[in-house]
Amino acid sequence: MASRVTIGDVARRSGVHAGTVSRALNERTAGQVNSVTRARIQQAARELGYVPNILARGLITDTSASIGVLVPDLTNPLFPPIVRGIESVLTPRGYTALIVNTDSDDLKERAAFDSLLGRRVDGFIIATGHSEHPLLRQAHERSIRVVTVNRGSPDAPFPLVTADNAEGMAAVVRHLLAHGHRHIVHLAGPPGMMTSRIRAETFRTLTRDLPHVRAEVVQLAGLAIADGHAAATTILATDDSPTALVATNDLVAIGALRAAREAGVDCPGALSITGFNDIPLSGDLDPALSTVRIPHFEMGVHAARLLLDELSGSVAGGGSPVTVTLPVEFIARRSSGPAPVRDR
Amino acid sequence: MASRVTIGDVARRSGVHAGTVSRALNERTAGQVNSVTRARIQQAARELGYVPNILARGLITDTSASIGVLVPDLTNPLFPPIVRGIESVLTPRGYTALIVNTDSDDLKERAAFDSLLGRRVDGFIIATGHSEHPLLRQAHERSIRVVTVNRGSPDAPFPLVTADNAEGMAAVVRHLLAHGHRHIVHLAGPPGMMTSRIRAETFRTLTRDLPHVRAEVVQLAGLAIADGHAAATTILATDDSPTALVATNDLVAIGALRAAREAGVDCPGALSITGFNDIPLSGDLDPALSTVRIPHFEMGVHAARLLLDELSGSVAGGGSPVTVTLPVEFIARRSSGPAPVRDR
DNA sequence: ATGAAAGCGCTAACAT
DNA sequence: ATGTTAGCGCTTTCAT
Repeated sequence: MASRVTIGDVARRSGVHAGTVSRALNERTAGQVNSVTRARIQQAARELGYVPNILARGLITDTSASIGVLVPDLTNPLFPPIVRGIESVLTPRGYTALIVNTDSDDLKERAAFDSLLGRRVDGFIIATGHSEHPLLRQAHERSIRVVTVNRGSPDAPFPLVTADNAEGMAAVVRHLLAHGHRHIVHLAGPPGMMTSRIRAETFRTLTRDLPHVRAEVVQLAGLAIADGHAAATTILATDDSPTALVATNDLVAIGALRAAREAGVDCPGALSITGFNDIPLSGDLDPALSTVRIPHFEMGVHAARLLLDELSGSVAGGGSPVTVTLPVEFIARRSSGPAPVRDR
Repeated sequence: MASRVTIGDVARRSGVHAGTVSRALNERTAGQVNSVTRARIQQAARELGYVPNILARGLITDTSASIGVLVPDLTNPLFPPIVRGIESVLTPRGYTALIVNTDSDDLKERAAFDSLLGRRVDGFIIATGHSEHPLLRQAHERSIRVVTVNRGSPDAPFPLVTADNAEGMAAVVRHLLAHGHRHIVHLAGPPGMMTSRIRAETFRTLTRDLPHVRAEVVQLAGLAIADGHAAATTILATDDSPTALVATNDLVAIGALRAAREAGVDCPGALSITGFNDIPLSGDLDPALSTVRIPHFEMGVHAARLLLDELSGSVAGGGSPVTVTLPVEFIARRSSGPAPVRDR
């Protein structure tokens, strides 16, 4: 199937040589050909419905005009905006994103990586949370172009795009302290996840040694609603439960919201709950969730730009890799508010 | 960048000709080469980290082992599961999905289509709601392989994968009638969207001429939360407002939920609200949303299978194209229940 | 069972 | 300004 018309067909129809057609149809070399001839060639190309074969071009230019994008799971609402951000810069430049889900599975990730290598992608954007991976080191050894999103790479010096998780958590903590909360529990994610770890560390740092403040961290096994629900249920059953729950992400917060509802605990009257990420619908829950908005789209944009910069060689290969940290914004909604009076 | 090792390198290292390496490394032709030699070649390939260049292969086999997937917007929670379903069958077969967002914009769709044609995709899966499009007819004339998801193509006889929207709507209507509702309003989507139209038509058909039942259809301009919110707000301000609102999708239902809350209308006590699609978190709203679950993942699976069948030519080209209609399931949750007693 | 050679569609260096 | 030629990495006849 597909457009069977080749550069040769266009050449024949316009009475010139294939080489001339190639020149006429390429931005960069179009100036080399007589404008009348060029017009004739373009006309012929249009009439024939000629679409250049990017694959054949890539064979000789040694590029594929494609970028491999590794995400854990497109079904997780964080990633589509990142992908769209990536596309928004790639597409206008003629690049195509090859998006693959890894399910945070090392084997799948490896398989996806190799498969994309087989398609000769010009580089990778790896948007995965796990903090370490041999894949990255190998990629670096093979001098493959990579930009990482969210995950630092202790193993390999690749550029990194990340949100200011520390500041986001700081804003949450400030918000709660300002509202009189003195007993706060952080529902933290697995330490293997870069973002979870930074959030938890920041929480600990900011609440340590504060007079009259009790701050605790509860480690969750996962980042799903059920994890937040289970942890919050346990906590709320305690005699001495906190006045605020700081969830490491929105799903965990939703679990906590549900647990509070079930336990008959009034949120935000008796208990404040905060999330992280500002996923779609977080403003439509009941109560609407206070959370930290992360510029997912822009993260994709920056990642793609960094990669394209690398590819065009316009970047100093030498020094340590760039880290772009994007600003976050605390969104105060209904789920958090003043601590109950008795507890102040 | 990328794996600079070619078939020639492997040939040299294993002391055979490139042609033999090609044969040894390809499933189909591996039998033609002596097993000892083959072992030696595989060994060399492994040592060198050889990854075959799929693009070069495609040049001669006239395939790219890739499929173009057109979706309106990955950010819409309906589509990621479809995409994952598609991937789940494509990946094991060595195909890669080239996913592009069209934003339901004709120009972008056309541009994406041409760009993917330039990459010589072997076929397309078009998962867009709009019911008509010249693109499809042209694609058919050029005998490009296409499978459509959700949208029928009056213009072009392509296979179609769809959910049983009619049955889903029927289940909603049955549910409401059984619960004593006698005044029902359907918040319908734009008629240009295939799915919206079928849902609305089914609603009309099933409620027409029922004794003692008032059923109305309100046409919305869009399918977002705001559209549902605005329409429901207006309706609830009426003297004689319905006891049930049937939304054409979950977002519209969420808007209605919000409108009810704001208007102080008890849902489900005074007003039942139903959605469609069962998007993530619809069970975590307050009240949890009654809705129709659609097998998005499976729709992707079937679409990909149909396309692959076409590509392998194992399908009779002749007759009218296949339509696969997948079953849906009504999920009764808290947002719908018995009609208020006074209204029965 | 393997080698030799042609060629997929295109670009780029070299001629003219 | 245009034609010629070689060749990207691979598969596939055709020989041997």
